[in-house]
Amino acid sequence: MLDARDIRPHLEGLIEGAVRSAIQAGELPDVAVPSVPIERPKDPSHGDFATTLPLRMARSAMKKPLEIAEAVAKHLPADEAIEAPEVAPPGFINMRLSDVFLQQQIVRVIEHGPAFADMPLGTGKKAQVEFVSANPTGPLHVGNGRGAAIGDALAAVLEAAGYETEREYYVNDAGTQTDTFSETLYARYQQLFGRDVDIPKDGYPGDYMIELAQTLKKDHGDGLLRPEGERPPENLNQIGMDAMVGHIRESLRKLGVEYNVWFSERSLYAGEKVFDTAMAILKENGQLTEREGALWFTSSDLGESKDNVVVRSNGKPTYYASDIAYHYDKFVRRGFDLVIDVWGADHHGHVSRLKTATQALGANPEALHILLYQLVTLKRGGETVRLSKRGGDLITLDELVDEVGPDATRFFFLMRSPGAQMDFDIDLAVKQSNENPVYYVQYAHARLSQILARAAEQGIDASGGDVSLLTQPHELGLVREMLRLVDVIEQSATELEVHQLPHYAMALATAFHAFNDAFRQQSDSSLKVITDDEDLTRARLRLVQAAQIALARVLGLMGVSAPERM
RNA sequence: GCGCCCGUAGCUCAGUGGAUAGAGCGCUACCCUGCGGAGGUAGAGGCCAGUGGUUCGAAUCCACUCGGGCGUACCA
Repeated sequence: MLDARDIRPHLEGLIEGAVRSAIQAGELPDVAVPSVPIERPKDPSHGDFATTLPLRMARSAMKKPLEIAEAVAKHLPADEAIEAPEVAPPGFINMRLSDVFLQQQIVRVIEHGPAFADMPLGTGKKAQVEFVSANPTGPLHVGNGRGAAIGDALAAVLEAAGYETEREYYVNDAGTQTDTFSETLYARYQQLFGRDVDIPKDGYPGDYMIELAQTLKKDHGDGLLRPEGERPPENLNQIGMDAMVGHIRESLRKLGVEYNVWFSERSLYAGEKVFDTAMAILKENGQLTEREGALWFTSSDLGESKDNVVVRSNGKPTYYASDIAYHYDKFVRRGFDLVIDVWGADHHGHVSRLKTATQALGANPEALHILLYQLVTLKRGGETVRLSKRGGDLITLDELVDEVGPDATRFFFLMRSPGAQMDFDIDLAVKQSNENPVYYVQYAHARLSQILARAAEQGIDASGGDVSLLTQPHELGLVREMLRLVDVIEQSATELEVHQLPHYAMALATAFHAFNDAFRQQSDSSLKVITDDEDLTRARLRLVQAAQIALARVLGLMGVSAPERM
C-alpha cells in the first residue's frame, strides 16, 4: 500500500497518464501536458485532493475545461488509494482517498512512529539556522523570543525534511558596543566601591548592569579595580561578556532552546584569521578600495545602491565586515548547503548587501535565506510599549516566560507569520492562559494518552486491531487530519514558514476532540473507544495511538511539550 | 525623498491565482457530567483599506492612492 507522503506524486502520475491516454484515444488534442497541480480543496465535500489541470489546459487544447475534465476522469485507472474521481464545474477533478487507504495509514503511522511524515527533501545536505544572536550587552527582550521560537522550529522542520541541521548563535563580542558595555560595567563596578563615576553617555542604563557589577564584586572582590582614572583591566570585558552570554543562554534554555554552536565574532580575528581570508578574496577581485582613510567594499559595482565601509578610518572593522567573514565561514569553511539567518525586521537594510557580499565571496546567494520577522509590540494595561534595548521600560524574555510559560510563549509567537507585526498583550496572555490555544492542543494529547493508559491498565493489546472496522466519518476524519502533517512539513520546509505548525496542531486537536466527543454525545456507551466489543476497541486504540504520534510530533516540532496528563 | 514589511470578523490573526473567504478569543443558543469540561454542535458578525489593470478566474499578481511599522551610519 502506498505511503501517505507519496500520495501527491502518485496522483500527479495518474492524472498525467490519464491525459496521455485521452490524447491517444483522440479525445483530447495532442498538446503539451503541463505539470499537474494538486490542490487541497477547502470544502471537504470536494474530496481530499483536486486538480485544476483542465482549467489550465483549456486554452492550448481549445476545449472547454469541463470537457477536458471529463475526458481525463474517464481515463483515470482504478486505484486502491482513491475513489472514482468526480468532475465539477468549471473544470475541477476531485479525488477522495479511499477508506482502505486511510485505514492502512493508521498502521503505517504506528510503524514509522514520529518520523511518519518526514520528507527526504534535504537528505545529504547540511543546513544551518542562525537565530536570536542578540548582542550580549543586555538581557533578551520579548522580540528576541519571537526569533527564538521561529528559528528553533524552523531547524526542527528542516531536520524533519532530512537536512543535517545545526542551530547557531552568533555572539557579537567584538564591536563598538562591546567597548561601551565594558565601560558601563566598569563604571557600575567602581560605584560599588564608592567612586563617583558616571556611566558613559551612550552606555547601558539598565539595572541589570548594576546586578552584573555586584556579581563581579562577589566573585572577584576589588580584584578588578584599578587606580582612579585608569582604564579597566584587560580581562574585564571578557568576564562581563561571558556572564552576559551565560545569562542569555539560560533565558533560552528556559524557553527550551538549545544550540549546537555558539559562534564568537572575535574568533574571526583569531587563529586562522578568517576575516583576513575573506577580505583577501574581495581584494583579489578588485572589490576593495581605500577612500577617506577607510576601506570600502565597492558594492555599488555589484548592484548595491552604495559602497559600504568594511574597515573604519580608525582601523576597526565594521559589523558588516565581520558578517561578511562570518558568512564566508558558513559557506566556504563549513560548507553548509542551506544557510538561514533569522533577523528582526530592524536589520532589513542589511539583507541586500550581505547577499551581495556572499556572492562576491563565491558562494551561492540562493543558498542564503534571510528570514525577517517584524517587531513585536508589547501591550500592558492597554498601553503600547515600544521595545528598545536602551530604553528604560524594557520587558525581558525572562519576565514573559515566567508569566506566560514557555509552551504558550512559543505557540503564540509561532502562530503569526513572521512578516506580520504582532501585538503581544501580556495582560491578556496571563489572564486567559487557561484559554490559550496551546492548552487546547495539549489537552487533546493528554486525553489521547489517558485513553491509552486506561487500555494498558485493562491489559488490552491493540497490536492486532483490525483497522478496517474504522469506517465512521469522525474516525476517518481524524486519519485525514493526521496525514496532512506530510503537507505541513513539506511546505514549512520549502517555504521556510513555520507558522503553519500551530494552525495545523489546532486542526488536528479539533479532529480528535470531534472524534472523541462523537461517542460521548450518544447515550450508548458502547460507542466509546474502550467498549465491550473487543475487536472494535482494539481497532480504535490503534487510531488513538496513531493520533497521539502525530500530535506529539507537531508539538515536538514547535518545541512545545506534549503532556500525558494536565 | 528612496527602499522593505503590513492593512482580512468587535479583538488577535490564518488564507500554494481557483469552488460559498477561515480559526482562536469574545458574544448567543443548545449538547454532554466524560476513557479527564482546558470538550462538542449551531448561530450572529466581512465593501478582504481604496481605485484601476492582468486573467477563464484576484484577498492573492501589477500600478497608483491612503493608513501603520521599519530601514536608509566609518551603530549593531
